[in-house]
Amino acid sequence: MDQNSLPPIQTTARDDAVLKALVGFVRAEALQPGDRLPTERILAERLKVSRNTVREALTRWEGLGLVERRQGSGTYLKAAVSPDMLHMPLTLAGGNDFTSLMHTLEIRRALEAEAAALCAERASPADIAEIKRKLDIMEQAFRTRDGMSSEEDWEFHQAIYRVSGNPLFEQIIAAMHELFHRFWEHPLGVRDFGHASFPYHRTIYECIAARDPQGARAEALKLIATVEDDLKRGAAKLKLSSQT
Amino acid sequence: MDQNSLPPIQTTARDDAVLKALVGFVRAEALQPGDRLPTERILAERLKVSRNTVREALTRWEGLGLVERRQGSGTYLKAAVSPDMLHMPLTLAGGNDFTSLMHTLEIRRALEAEAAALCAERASPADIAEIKRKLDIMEQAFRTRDGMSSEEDWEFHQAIYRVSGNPLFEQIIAAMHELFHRFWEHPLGVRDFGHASFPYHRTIYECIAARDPQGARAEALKLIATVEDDLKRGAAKLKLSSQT
DNA sequence: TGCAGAAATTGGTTGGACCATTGGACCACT
DNA sequence: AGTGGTCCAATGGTCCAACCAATTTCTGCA
Repeated sequence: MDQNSLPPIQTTARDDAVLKALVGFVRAEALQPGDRLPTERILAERLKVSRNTVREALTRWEGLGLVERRQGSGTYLKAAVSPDMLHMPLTLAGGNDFTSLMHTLEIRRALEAEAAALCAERASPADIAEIKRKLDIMEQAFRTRDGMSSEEDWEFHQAIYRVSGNPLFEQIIAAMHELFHRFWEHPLGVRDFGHASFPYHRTIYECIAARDPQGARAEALKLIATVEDDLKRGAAKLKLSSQT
Repeated sequence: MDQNSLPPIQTTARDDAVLKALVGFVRAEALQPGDRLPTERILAERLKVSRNTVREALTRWEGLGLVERRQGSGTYLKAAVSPDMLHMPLTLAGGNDFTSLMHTLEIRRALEAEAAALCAERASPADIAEIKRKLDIMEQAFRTRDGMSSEEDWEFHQAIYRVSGNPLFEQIIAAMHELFHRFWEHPLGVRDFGHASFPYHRTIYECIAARDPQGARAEALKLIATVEDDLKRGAAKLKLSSQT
């Protein structure tokens, strides 16, 4: 390890300075997600700050999901870091599960439609082939496992976001996706949740392949609409069962 | 073997327990945003944990924007807290180039349109009056200060997001707004940046007041389009000037 | 009464200590 | 060779007792 890439801290605002130095260190060492950071004791010594200060800084990063600490093992990078990162903790408070789920879907409806349209505008032949490949995998998984294809389904969508050329789509929708699935432990009693959305994956693909942005947007909206319908059905069923 | 049948066991979670207790305290005391929390020393004593542990917990909340610490003064609540809060840290890799700015606008285009449509669907008469008020303030500021009304402009939009009933709109668009404005100090040489968007604020309001979701969506799209045009003009001018 | 300075309060930092967990080294036994 | 057991150093988690720096509150003099 290059010890010169961790110079001592100078001014006030200690823990922020620690994080800034750590960003520089990660870049200098070209650390990838999964790599281990220096131990807290070493960081404290190199940066000439107390170990507690290092810990406060790492606690911040841990809260942002940038880093994972494992006692007895070390602190590991969980995501790529860069000097000009913007951290925006989304807070979804109050309300019942149904309301929160609908909120994530409203965001997805807006972004899925836009991403699909941009994808249809910008997709190269190679991009279209890649999306087709993901679609085939997903349809195959759907048939063999009788509707349980959430993983392959998600990869199909991710391919579209990537081809849209705007990395923000994937990041934000991924956040919505994760937010959605945190409520998802109890599928609201709807066994065939998501079945209705199946055919629209192919129609979205066809619109993209045909370079038809408006069509892709419309099909994406239909897809989200089916999920919203499933959700409403589940909520109605839940309300019914809770009244007994 | 079903790997999910052996989840990792939970061993220690001191600071999480502190936050849980703090949520209960805030509820029991009915603390509102702006109120002061007990001092770290008192919390440490009451909860029978070290002050360091309390600090780590508060650092987490500070990172989530739930709390603000002021040295010498105290720790203050910044947002409402509830036991069923869900946090999703969103870290966006920023860029200061033209492409990154366009990316933030693509997201805004999708979300502004959806938020305006939802707002038109759901706005109560009181909501409409509030939006009108913000519009008047903004138009007044625009005329008296000759186009410099970014602050009031932003408040007008925020009112729309709030009325949409989905807090995620405001949070995500705020992130895009900040990402955009981080590089807007020099508006790419376009002096009247944003002027063209002015009339659409009123047309959006009129569609909302008329409960016309599709109209509101269309007007919001036009508004973003003018900003995109301004950006493209600025980029072209910049490219021209850098070639001299 | 008004206000400057002292004193108390509070978050920020330090250094040192000990605990709990982890992971590797080593070893005995099969 | 493989399995399980024991030991040990490394590492994050917690605790303590100070002191520092910013802020607020109180006090006493003009």
